[in-house]
Amino acid sequence: MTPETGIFSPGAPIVEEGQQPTKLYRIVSGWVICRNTLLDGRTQVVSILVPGDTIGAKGLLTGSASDLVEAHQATCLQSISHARVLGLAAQDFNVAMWLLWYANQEHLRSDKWLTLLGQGNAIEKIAITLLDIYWRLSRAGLVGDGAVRVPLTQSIIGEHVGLTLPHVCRTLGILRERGGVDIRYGGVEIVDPNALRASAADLADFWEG
Amino acid sequence: MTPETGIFSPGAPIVEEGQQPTKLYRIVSGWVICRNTLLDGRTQVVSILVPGDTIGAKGLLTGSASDLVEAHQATCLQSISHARVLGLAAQDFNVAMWLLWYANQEHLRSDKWLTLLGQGNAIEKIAITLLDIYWRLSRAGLVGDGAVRVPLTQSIIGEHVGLTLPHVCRTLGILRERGGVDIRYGGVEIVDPNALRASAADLADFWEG
DNA sequence: CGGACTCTTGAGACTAATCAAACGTCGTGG
DNA sequence: CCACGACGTTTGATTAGTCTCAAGAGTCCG
Repeated sequence: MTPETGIFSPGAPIVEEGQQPTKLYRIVSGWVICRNTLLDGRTQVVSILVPGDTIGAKGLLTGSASDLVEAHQATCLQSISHARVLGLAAQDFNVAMWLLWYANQEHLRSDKWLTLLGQGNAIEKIAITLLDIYWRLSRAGLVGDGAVRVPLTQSIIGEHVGLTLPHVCRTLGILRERGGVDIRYGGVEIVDPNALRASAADLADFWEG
Repeated sequence: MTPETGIFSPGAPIVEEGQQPTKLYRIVSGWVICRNTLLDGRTQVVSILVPGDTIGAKGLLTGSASDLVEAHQATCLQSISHARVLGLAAQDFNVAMWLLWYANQEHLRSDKWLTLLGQGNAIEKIAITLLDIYWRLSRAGLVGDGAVRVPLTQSIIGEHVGLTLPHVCRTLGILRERGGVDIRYGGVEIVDPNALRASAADLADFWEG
């Protein structure tokens, strides 16, 4: 594999929009954010990546990156060049199948998000966003006993689910009253996933089912 | 390739939700709709497929279908079993790479839809939905000189973009006033793509860029 | 002709956006 | 140690956009 390792500071771009991507990354530690931006400034956060996730699989064959990928905190990444990945895939069918499997998983995820953005109200959108992150951190073994810190500003959460910052604030206030979260400067703490789940039961069922 | 051919009547299920899918399909003629449904009845139309599109690539390796796929009109499909596709991919690296490329394209599409649903208003959502279909029909060589018939009910359009049926109706009314579309029983006719584009310029730029 | 489905329209309620200001928190430099 | 500035959160008042509920009219098919 001979992967290389690199550190990115908060706010540092990992892949620029429209640029020719040449590497595949795996997050060792830190948080990474993928955005699409419109000419008039509207911004959609397409995905929020946590340790263990892969960056740039989408651009492996398409030749140009569609979104801007940024380190959101100090982030440690392993990288492998596209050429090497494709070489490995050509030699070993299992590698090719892993790539295909991963692409399918990503696609499944996108469809779930479509359903959330299309059908959910503000409370559901934010509750599921936090639950989704909680579940992924959990699978990565990063959830301990206490509250789980999610270092995302309300502005970023809003860009992820298509809500304005003040409305995110008010909605988080409701989720706090219900015991699901605590709100901190620069982030949110998930106190009780069950309380979040209760605020978005039907979508949570769909998410897991 | 030895594909088989089959005809599906309007409303006939092609793949059932949660079922084990065994085949990959290619649409020869007709329209196909993929939906996700929540327990409380809310429904998201995840994608609308036209001739030339592939069905079921997402379930090739994941083992279970995540959405309900239905013929929306009389539809003619070619099918190949998953086993055969994977067999071909194992023999010919190009086949494996085509599958991967296609999965990446689908993923890119999903991300565009995310941006549309997260950032667009009703007019933009519907204008882009119609433009997207127009562009895809165009690429498939199915656009002639006159108006382009899109046989989707307003209800389906609403489920695709997360708007209620009455609001879709009113919004289509605005697009009609602007000369973009004509409204027919059971469908819409795209009269002037440029008028639609003008109603959603920033998102259209993003869509094509 | 009847029935099922689709489109249209209206009034009122509600959700979320907008605009704006104040307040907290943190890092920095005097 | 304090003062400052940048950034993030909170709150309020108002407006815009969309939903809801409901009824009526159009279209197609048997």
